[in-house]
Amino acid sequence: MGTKERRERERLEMKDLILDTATRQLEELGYDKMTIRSIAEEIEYSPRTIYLYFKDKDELLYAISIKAFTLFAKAFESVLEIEDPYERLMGLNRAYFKFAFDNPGYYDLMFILRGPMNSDLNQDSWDIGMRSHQILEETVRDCMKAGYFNEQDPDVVAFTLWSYVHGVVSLKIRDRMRMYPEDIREDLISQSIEIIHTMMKKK
Amino acid sequence: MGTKERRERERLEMKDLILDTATRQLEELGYDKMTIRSIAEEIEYSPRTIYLYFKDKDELLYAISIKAFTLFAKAFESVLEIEDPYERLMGLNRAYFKFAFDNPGYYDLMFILRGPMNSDLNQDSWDIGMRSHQILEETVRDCMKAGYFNEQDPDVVAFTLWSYVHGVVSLKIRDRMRMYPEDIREDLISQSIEIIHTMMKKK
DNA sequence: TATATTTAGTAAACATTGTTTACTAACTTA
DNA sequence: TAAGTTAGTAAACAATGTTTACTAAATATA
Repeated sequence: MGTKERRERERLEMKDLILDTATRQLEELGYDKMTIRSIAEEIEYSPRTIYLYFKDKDELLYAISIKAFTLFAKAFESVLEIEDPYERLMGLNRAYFKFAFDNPGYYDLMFILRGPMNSDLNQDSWDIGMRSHQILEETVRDCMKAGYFNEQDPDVVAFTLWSYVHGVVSLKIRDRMRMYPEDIREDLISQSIEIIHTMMKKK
Repeated sequence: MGTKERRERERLEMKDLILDTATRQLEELGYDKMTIRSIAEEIEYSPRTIYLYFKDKDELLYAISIKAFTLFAKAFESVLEIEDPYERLMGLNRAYFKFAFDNPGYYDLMFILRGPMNSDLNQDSWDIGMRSHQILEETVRDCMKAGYFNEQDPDVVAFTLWSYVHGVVSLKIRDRMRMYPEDIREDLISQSIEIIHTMMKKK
């Protein structure tokens, strides 16, 4: 009798339903409006039910951030097939921006919000994220072997690049670009990236 | 009879007391723990009293952010006395970091948090902030006249630099540098700034 | 000066949110 | 079929922003 198996499966399905609903609400309504009650309402269960599957809201957010970092890592991994180190670095750059602008809710959780990522209980997300960070550092190292970034510390260069892209993304996501007319913002970002490319290309 | 004047003065003093208390709590406890009730308790008035001086919590935050942008602008203005454009740009860089790390609560409000800066009611903060932004753009333009950043658009260069420093600051403030051992973080940031300097120095 | 009015202030309550307690009903197992 | 486990709920609690209804003090006015 597979009763136990079926129940286990049903439990996982319910957990997924909650997780998926929460994820979509995070993306569509933003962090503030994704509430336990709004999730419960959408799946047509009482708020209390959610606590039968996740210890508290934080644990739900940990689970979402693990999904987020996993998706992010996948995007980064897929860039690894680019042989040329400089082109690979540009690929990582593109992948980062695409991920951030396609999934601002995820990005918020991963790189901006105070709560979930600052808890020791969310070490898993950090572990997964670390892999992506290593990919960046490796690529920078490879660029260096190919003659770019003359005699800089690769880790410092990697951090510098990360800071820059994170800066652009978070200014955009948090709507701090109002001093630039709406219709030129996208262009401004593209041109800015161009400048960074130009700076880096110099061997 | 200066009754009216005295009452006006008392009213302003009370408003300042609330504002100062809120500001300190923002800086010392952070955004989340700065509550209407905690402010009320500290100044030994009922929570309701705060609403006699500020329409709601947002209006209190607007007032704080105006103070923040004013202080920030002052720091930027004081750099203007540096004649050499490149040195002036470095001065702005230093002033930005110093402001951010000395006043993380202010920085949060100004450049990271969603709420207060995104309201149309806080246009004053944007206006004051704009002045600092212009100083940056001017300085970049002056650097260009002096031969730096060959034929780039100065506004794009300014945005690029801002993105970078904002990236560093917000990764640090929001504790996203855990993958680097605690004791090297400060050094990493210094070295990263060095790299940016090196990149820019190239005429 | 005595009264009317404005103002500062408070207590208590409401709405929203995360969370818990106490209960019910259904399903599983022996 | 009876006992026990599990999924689920309603109601309540605590914290927070906010409002309503009231009090008392200060001020202005007759």
